[in-house]
Amino acid sequence: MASPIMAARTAAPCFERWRNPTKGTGSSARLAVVQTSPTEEAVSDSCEGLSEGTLQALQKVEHLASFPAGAIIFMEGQPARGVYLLRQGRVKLLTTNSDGRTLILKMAKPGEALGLHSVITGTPYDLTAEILQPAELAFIPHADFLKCIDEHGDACLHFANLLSRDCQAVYGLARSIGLCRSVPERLAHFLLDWSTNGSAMDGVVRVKLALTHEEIAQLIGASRETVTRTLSEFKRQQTIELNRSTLVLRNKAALESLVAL
Amino acid sequence: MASPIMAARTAAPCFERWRNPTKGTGSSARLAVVQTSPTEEAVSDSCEGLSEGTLQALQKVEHLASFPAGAIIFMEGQPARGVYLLRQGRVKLLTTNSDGRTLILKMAKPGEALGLHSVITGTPYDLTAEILQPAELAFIPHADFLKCIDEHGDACLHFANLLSRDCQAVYGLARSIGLCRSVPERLAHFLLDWSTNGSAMDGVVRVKLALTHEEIAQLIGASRETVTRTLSEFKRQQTIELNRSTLVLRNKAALESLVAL
DNA sequence: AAGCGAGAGTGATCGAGATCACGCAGAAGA
DNA sequence: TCTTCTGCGTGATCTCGATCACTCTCGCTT
Repeated sequence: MASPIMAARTAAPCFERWRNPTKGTGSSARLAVVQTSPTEEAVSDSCEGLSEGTLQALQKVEHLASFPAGAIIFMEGQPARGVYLLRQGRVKLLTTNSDGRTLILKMAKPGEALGLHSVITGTPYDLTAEILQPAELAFIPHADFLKCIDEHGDACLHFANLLSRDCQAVYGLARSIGLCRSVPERLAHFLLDWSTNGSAMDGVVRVKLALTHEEIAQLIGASRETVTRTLSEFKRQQTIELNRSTLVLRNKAALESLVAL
Repeated sequence: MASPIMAARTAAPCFERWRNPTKGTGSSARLAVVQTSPTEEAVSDSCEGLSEGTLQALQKVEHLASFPAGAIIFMEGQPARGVYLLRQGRVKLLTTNSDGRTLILKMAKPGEALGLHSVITGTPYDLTAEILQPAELAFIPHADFLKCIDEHGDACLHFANLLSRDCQAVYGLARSIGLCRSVPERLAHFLLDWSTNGSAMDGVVRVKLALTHEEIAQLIGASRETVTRTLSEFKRQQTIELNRSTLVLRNKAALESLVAL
């Protein structure tokens, strides 16, 4: 089952945070592993273009599981026990430092592989994966995974693609937190980036933003209060609208003009 | 030869910077491509563990070239024409925003592949590669590279490894610029990180630091002046010594205590 | 209905660090 | 030998955003 091993860097305060995850349903959440039989459909879902043989090889070694929101899939510092293929739901990839500050590095979507680079390099996970929206994951143990990509060239290529996209995403993140000096700039950049998942209608983009201000703050490296204030300012300027968890970009151009990337 | 295409994001001031690279030897520098015959030794150098067949396939499609310091290998926004394998020297991977600010994302060492993820995803280069120390590179054109990793499983695996290490490095960078709030903290982290290439003797690490304060500033996301001031402060506290380009970490523990990663 | 807790909104304060504006030294070239 | 240029050292300001300390408003549970 889930390994309880924790790296030295995982200091007490952080651990407390993890024991009581933001929206967690208690400790049982993290252990909720529902075994279901792998279905053909689920696999082809996120592994388009793989050969029959490869798909079957993957199916043989994978374990499907469902997790509720708040569950922790793996934690920074644990030995990389395997790769998790995200089939359904949303997963938050984050890192914390010893005084409890959190940086969210990525919001993973279905089709992505979690822990991939750690498994390939054979080093401990360097991120923590927390379920944001109830998710379905296929777990492939370390050894089986390496054997599989060694034997199946198309699988290797597929994962090289995923890795490449990962790289691009992180470079983008580094650029945005390293080059956008002001919070309004980073926030504008984030909103524009997030809204690419939304629906545009004559210049006005509408998209679901099911995140707390706290989470947005951790995504752009700012404090919760400044996020609140800056969002208010954007609303005041009619640049955005924000009811419940629906975000409307009224004036996309205004946001873009803020970003000097 | 080098494609002159530039993305819209490449605004005038940035371009001016590129036309006059820091330590460049003028515009001719960027065009200095010296064709030499590929040697067996050079290849095995950075591609340990590849099969004979794969090595030969690589040799057939690669073009060796030498570049002087200051030369630009490729620029952010250009279509990804191929992968550059770094054989000798040092390369600076950076990104700039429209008001001229620069962030250095990585200092590449021999054995690394430049432009790898862009070629695999088939998107334009998202970084600029500038020679820091005179370098020798093997260029593999886009199509040849993809064909090669498609046909040779071990090559694919090898590059997946490089990609994974890239990922790790960038996650590390994002963590350090996103989680280390103060400049002293980031600078300490940088010095510790950099010193892993140095020689340690009873607690005192000695390493070459052939970088200007400006470059260090761009590596940790700070201004040149604050880097100067913070380095002075470290010297004053006897934490480090810095003569010419030789860095001596007198008190590694002091630096480590500053970093809350 | 009452209590609770999480998230959001706001004000006041204060310090780190960006920015500007210099002087200075050593290397490179004329 | 005399400029020039690039990189380093420093002082004076001033702004942005972190932090602290609240209140208020929803949903939920009980």
